Amino acid sequence: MRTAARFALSRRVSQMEPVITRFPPSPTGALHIGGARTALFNWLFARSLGGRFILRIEDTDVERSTQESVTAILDAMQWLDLNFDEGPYYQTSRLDIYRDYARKLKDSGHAYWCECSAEELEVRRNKAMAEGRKPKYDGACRSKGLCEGPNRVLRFYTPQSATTVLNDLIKGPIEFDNSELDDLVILKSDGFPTYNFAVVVDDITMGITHVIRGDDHVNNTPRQILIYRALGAKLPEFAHVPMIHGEDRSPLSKRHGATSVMEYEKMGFLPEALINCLVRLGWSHGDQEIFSRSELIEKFTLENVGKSPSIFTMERLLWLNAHYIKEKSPQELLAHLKPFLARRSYPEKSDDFLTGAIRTLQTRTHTLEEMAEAMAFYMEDAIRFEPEAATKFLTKDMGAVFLRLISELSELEAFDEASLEPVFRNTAKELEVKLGKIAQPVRVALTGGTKSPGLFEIMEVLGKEAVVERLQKGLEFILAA
RNA sequence: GUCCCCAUCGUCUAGCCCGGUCCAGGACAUCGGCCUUUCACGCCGACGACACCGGUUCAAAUCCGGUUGGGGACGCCA
Repeated sequence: MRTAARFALSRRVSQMEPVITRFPPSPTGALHIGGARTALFNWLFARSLGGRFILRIEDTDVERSTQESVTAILDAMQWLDLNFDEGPYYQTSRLDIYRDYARKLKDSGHAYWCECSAEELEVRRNKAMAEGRKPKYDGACRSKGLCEGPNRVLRFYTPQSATTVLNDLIKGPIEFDNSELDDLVILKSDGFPTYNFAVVVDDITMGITHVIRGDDHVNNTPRQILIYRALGAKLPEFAHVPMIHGEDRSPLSKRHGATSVMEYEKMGFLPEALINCLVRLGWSHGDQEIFSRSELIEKFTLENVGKSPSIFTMERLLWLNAHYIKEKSPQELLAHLKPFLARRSYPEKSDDFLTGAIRTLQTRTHTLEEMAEAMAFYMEDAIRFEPEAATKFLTKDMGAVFLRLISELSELEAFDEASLEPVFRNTAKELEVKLGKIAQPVRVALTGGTKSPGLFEIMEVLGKEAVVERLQKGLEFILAA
């Protein structure tokens, strides 16, 4: 549903200073589907308005942050081609900045030191939950006038009266009663900033104009708004995008299968397919399903982002991937396919042979992995017949047909579809069998099975020598039967 | 428990702001048909939804209220 407020806000957007968006993953794992879509929306929004896109690594959780995760995230961003204009910035190298801002807050009377221990707090929280109360900090240290010291945290003085309104670009105005909020920690006892404080400081100092993020952050926003105000800083626009769920409507997680972006690369998906799939989760442009990158940049707007969560399934991704496989040139596909071929340790083949083979499989495969697998009969020198197929089609009465075909084909000059087809038609006519009757046996001899690309296209790719050889092997089977 | 958000075919969604053009459109999936040397592709068709209850109105998928359902948040995680 659209609201007047949304339009008013977004109209204002286009007339303001250049937009700056950011994607701030915490390096505690790979880049997953949900994160990738958030990154994509931020990237798209910035690109569509000629703005800047910043990558910021939120690594203040020293326990869980790893360099491997940073690398994995960077790789995934690169694979999806979500290039950033600044960064990656690391929060751990901006500690002085957070301390400065924390001091400002303390000096202006917006923060106070607290000596309550984590364990103690935990107990109080559980008790509150058990009694059916909202588990917020009780403000025990509010007026103790404590100084900085070991094991002490700095807390933000949250006003307990009035309300805070978040004018969300996607969800419209959302009002929070300040009494629902508590005095959140802004500096941990180890001196590191907490998330809610660090984002605000970063977004202020980096000049972020639009915060586009998952709507699991909606509840954090009023706290952040209060901090902006205490700091006397201008608010950015906020846009909270609905989350992506698994098929059981629970948040996407491991048990729903692949969640990390790079797993999809390994499964044989093209980045443009994933992008196209992700962008349509929560965003649409009329009835259009397929978008090129430039179309996305041209057409993306926050107004067309929906409010309700969506479920990620593979059906659509598979279809999109098949679409892009059909659309790409065999040469382009070959570049993407090579790693998959290598993994199967097929014999070496020329690029010409490979692109010829690819061309015949483009309408028949959904993923690069599938294609690499389907390529087997082209690649392996000795093909093995599927037992059922061989006994059904490589029958005695085919002996004469194979014999004839072998001699005719051996003498053929040009070995392409156009010259191959007449040979088969004539053979069928003269031996008084239907073309359909001889096609399957030949297919079995050539590919080992009963499903394949068109006979003549296969033969053209394989070449005369290989075709005749395979036909001969087929004949041997027939005679032995 | 408290607060916040959301609710159209199985799935992604259009329509909702500005009520009639919607006995709700598209796409994926599924099923059927056509094409055809197999399998695909392509084309054609079928199936299939406004969560529920009230209200406002001549008229509601669209506006209002409630119910139910789902999700999120409540950390010295981000």
